Amino acid sequence: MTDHSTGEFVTPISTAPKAAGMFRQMRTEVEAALETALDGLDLPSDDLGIEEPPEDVAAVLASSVAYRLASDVGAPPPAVATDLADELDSDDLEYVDAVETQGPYVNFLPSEAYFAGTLEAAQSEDFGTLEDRETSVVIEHTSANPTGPVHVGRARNPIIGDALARVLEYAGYDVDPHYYVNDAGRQIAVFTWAYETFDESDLPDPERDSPEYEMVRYYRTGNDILEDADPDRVAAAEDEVQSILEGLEAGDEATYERVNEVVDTVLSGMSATLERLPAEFDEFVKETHFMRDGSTDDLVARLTELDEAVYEDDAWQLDLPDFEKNLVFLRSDGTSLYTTRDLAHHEWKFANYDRAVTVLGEDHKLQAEQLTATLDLLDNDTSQLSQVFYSWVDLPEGGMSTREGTGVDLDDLLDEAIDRARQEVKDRLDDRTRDDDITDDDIERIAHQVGIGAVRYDIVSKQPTKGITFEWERALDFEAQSAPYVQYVHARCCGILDEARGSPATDDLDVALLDTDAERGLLRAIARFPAVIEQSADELRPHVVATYTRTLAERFNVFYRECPVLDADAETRRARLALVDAARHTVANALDAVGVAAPASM
RNA sequence: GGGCGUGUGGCCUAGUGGACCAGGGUGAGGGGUUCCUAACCCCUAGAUCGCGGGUUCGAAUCCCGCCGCGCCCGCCA
Repeated sequence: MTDHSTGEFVTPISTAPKAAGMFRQMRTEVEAALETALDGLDLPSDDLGIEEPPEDVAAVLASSVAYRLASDVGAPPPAVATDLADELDSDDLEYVDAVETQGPYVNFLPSEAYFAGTLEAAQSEDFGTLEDRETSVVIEHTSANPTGPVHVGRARNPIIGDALARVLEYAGYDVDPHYYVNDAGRQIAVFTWAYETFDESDLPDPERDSPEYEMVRYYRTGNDILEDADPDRVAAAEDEVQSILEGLEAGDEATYERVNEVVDTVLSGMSATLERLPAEFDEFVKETHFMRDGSTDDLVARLTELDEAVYEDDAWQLDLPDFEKNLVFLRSDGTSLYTTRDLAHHEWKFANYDRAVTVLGEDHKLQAEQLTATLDLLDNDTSQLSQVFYSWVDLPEGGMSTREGTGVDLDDLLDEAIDRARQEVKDRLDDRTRDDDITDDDIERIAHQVGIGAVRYDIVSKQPTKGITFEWERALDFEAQSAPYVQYVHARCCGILDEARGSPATDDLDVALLDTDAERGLLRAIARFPAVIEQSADELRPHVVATYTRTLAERFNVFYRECPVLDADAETRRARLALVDAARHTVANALDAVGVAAPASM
């Protein structure tokens, strides 16, 4: 669902089953009870002031509504809170044990049913998966021009995009990740010309034995020529580039085949790199598709009919009301532009999906706003479209560029991450207290999970709008707030459960056995997980899940220190094993939601 | 010049109106393993939340102005 005033996803009133979380159920219950109580006192109930109290408060939920009501009622906030608490009857509430006041706050304390329900729900492998929203979402991300190796400067896009796709999937959406391939722009025409013009023997050796590294040599050489060569040579090259662009526009099959060979070759190498993250796509949608099927022509025809359409300097443009610059949609030579084709692309998305989400670099912001405004003029429901922007990863010395060959290749970063993780595993082998067998295969597996996980986590855990300056040491720090910290918790859970194989079943438990602060704290963290998924999906902010994994891991580590599992008496042991299993599912799924592997051992 | 974004201890970061005069991490100093993996845990020191006004019972959070940094303002993508 979408709030049409903000364009943001909003959640329908919950009718959630237990698997979707006690926290959400309790919140729904508290909201309803508060509303009834306020109505009963003849007070406005439009703002319930529900919030999560700080850590040292026993309540799971609280309301600060008494502050706002104080002037209406003519009494100080604590007195209003007391009246409200008297009006609320916790006997009617399943997940609320008691309603208490603390100064101006009305606090809702969790019941045994809350903890029992959490323990039971998190036994399920799919804990955190929300109810099906029966809504299809196309998430477009990465969409980097197929001109060369994927570098770290654009690595934020596949990592955020893939995490977002995963979070939306958990949140009950039917998600298709797409990569939109620019195979019709000027850069690709230049590339095609360069590929057909230069002889491989004149090019430097490729940095890697992979198609995109081999191909980018042509692209870079071509751009060098266009910048520096003598005017006659440049003019001849420009003629060829122009004829390729016009051939594509005219739907010429031979031109399309020539371009396609370059595009598909480079793309195959790029997608192999992206799969390492992993970031995978249901579809690679090509720009030329929307030229070949006539939809771009159709769109141009409709654009020229708009009141905002103007024909200036031999080019068709749109005088958009809220923008300083006109949007040119047809060049004076009759060819279309990126945005023109992207408009057709978006109408295609609208026709095939309920929602569209695009992950874009901040440099595309103006273009994206003009795109939305234009789609609106063409009578599309643009509330279906959400855009998530991120800022570039720069090097200390500046930005990264494929054309100029400046920057760190993502392949190199991942290789280095794996190498360092492997070294770390080996270094730790000697002082291992656990007497399990670590094979060479295990070392390799752990090195990959930890190395790549650390890179992903470092990026996904930060707000996308904040700038990042890439530094090797920081990106590959396994000690800091990082993937390994959370992954280690998963490995610990697996270690305990592994030792306990063959123990009595963990169903039909009395949650009262788990009554220490450490156990309750862990259960409370677990209970929130589905609500975290929901919030992350509603706000399209995967980093909130990453932040959550850290809190969850901290709670587990407290439990791990305070509460022996295997050596506890039989009933406590059984209950704690259930809790460890619940924690394992929660950590595993939370990591999965941001695309970080959960190692069974480390 | 205009628009958008961003500014939180030395460094990185959470929190974007309410119990937080700010929570983590890292770096610095100290401590913990006969016990389920120490990639862990605990303690100490370190912050006028860029600066100045304003709104509010209440501001890191909202508004206005200023400053630094990033991005954009192409018949490129």
